Amino acid sequence: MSSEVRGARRGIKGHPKTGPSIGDVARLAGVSSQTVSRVSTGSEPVKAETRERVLDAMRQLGYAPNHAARALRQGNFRSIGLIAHQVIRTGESKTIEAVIEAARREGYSVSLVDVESPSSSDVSEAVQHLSHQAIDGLIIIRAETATPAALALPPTMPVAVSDSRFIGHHPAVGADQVGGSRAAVQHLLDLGHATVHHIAGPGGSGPADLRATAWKQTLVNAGREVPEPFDGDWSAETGYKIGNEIAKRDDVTAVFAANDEMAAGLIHALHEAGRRVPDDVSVVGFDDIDLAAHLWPPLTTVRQEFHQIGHDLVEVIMRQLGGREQLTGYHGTVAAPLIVRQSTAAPRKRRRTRR
Amino acid sequence: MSSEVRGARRGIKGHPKTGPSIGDVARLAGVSSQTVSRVSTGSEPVKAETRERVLDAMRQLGYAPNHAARALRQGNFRSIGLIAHQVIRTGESKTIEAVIEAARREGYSVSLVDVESPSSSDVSEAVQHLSHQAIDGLIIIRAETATPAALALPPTMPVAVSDSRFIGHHPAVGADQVGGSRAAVQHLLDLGHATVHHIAGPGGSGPADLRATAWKQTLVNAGREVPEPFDGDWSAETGYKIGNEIAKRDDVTAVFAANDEMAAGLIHALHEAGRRVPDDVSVVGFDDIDLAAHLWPPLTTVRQEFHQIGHDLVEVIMRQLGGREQLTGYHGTVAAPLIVRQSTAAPRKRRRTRR
DNA sequence: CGGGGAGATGTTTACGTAAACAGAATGAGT
DNA sequence: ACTCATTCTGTTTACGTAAACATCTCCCCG
Repeated sequence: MSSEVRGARRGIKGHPKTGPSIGDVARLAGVSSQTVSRVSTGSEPVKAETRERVLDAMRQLGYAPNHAARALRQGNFRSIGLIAHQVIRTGESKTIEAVIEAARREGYSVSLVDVESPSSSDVSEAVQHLSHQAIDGLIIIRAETATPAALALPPTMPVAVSDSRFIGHHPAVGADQVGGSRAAVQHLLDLGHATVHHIAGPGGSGPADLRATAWKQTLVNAGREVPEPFDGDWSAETGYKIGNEIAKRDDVTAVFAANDEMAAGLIHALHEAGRRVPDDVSVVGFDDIDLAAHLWPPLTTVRQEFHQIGHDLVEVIMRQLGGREQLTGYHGTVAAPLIVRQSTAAPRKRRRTRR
Repeated sequence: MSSEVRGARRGIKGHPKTGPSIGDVARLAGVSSQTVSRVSTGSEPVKAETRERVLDAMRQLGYAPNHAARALRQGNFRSIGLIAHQVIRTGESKTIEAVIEAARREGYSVSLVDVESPSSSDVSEAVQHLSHQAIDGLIIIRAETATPAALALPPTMPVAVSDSRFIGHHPAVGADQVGGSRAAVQHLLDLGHATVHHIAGPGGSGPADLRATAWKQTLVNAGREVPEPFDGDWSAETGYKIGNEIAKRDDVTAVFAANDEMAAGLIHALHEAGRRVPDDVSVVGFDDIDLAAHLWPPLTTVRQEFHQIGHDLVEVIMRQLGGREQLTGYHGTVAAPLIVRQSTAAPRKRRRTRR
């Protein structure tokens, strides 16, 4: 082989080209590759002068450590997989942001997979896809229709979930959906409304079911009539359509929407129909998205501490990674406080006799 | 060494434990590891019977290919890095969703990094962090204050950017900010407003600057007075605060807000002050977030085709990856149409004599 | 002034995979 | 039957890194 020629040995075999390696740096700096490795990782002491020489060589060659080789050697990727159903929903978005932030603080990056349609097979596929990726742990936000059994992931893979239906199967972190929903409904009852109607999220969704059940239970506990809930799909659009129906009825004085978007759509429809909020109809949402405070009227809603949840999810992963902790049964709950604004008020007129 | 004992050789050296390897599968199936590799990749034909045997062994051992080893061998990661400033902003959120979707279609996953504060060093740090990660390409959405020079990433790294200030330095894809802004302002002028006020995004932000400049230019071209713009930071909160100021003045009849959130905050403040929208003040936003159509009144705004942008960004990366295409000067523009809703109308009374 | 230890550096090896090459088995055509 | 092509499978090797182990160099202290 030629002696001084460096960098010329690229492509002699069928291998795809790669950047300068630790060996190239070593040769240029006149040290062993192990010393370069030591400088690069900072794991062991290197004489200041030597380190400088190595760093110079690195800069000169534009060296960056090969992450694949590192991962192979060390057996981990410093990366967490994240599965979410609809990144766009503000809730997910905030949680994701928190996950990314918390992960970065731990020196981990986040690999994101979105599940287009919330069918069980899609989620399984996403998990398959992701568990074959370079990840050390998996966070699932809203698995929607997927069941724990269908997931079939490597038994050693640390998992954290914010979907309540996975409690008992995987460690979970989630908002206190039930408490928040109960507070919302009770707030409306306390204002003097005879009963509270509900715009539900899509059936099969964990949070949607929890909120609907809590709504119903609160009414039952208070001895109130439980009206037929309206079926929504989380979108403002459904909220608007359902709102058009509600606007025609004068027996509806209070509505608990399963999220803020649907609440916004509802209010839009009510405004259009000339029904006043909250004078004619009180509305409560769920999530407390950023815009909730700036809707008209400002929306009374249940706040989800998405940031906290995201942070906790990462912590759950980290605990499993580090000290082999078994957290299968773990379930962290984050409070979901009711934020009272101006979309709720006492009903103008009591109407005991409906229809 | 013992003969039949498999799986027992874990941990004999200082290596961290890993799952079953291709060799373990090969031993169990009674074939060579290369054949297992062939089954695993599907790259070359394997006799059906042999394949079955291998697949059985894989299932039995719970084998999953080691991504790090693959990446090391093949020189790529099938992964794209993504840097965004605030995941939460609906715009980014939608673009990210599209990027993830498009990347997945190409068999790539997406590694996400959020930049907390939009300072130049933060972005550089994020790039450093990410370019040392396992990625084959880098997409930057809103680098905010970072300059192209400060990025200093590996020269071979394919990059795609949706920030206009990077045009000429890196291939870019972005909405037609100027055209959209011009249409918004012109729409208000055409309705008969003497001039149009502007709530700007944070200084130093590319899109914010573009929108402000286009706003000013349109007014100048029409021979109208250019009022001092209001300084916002994208948040609904600033929109609200600025709105409180605007509500006190009766010379403001039309406002072009640099995004929908600020427009929502503005409208909130106007409502509170008893100023009617659009009767007293017309408002136009930018982005067309999902809620824009359901604000009250439904918001006239400039739509950004975030989904298209995200998709195009991935395409730009792919073209650079595949056929060594040089796209440095590339700049794809996506139309940004004005969506007229009900937050804009002709001014009630012409006031030619201002002040 | 010599022995001992600490600090700094070098050498060897393995991580799991897939490309390149090589060899074996099968079948088709004459 | 015999060659030759085709299909399938096995062997060797390298990817870039870092742990484990082996030296080698100094300096301190008796």
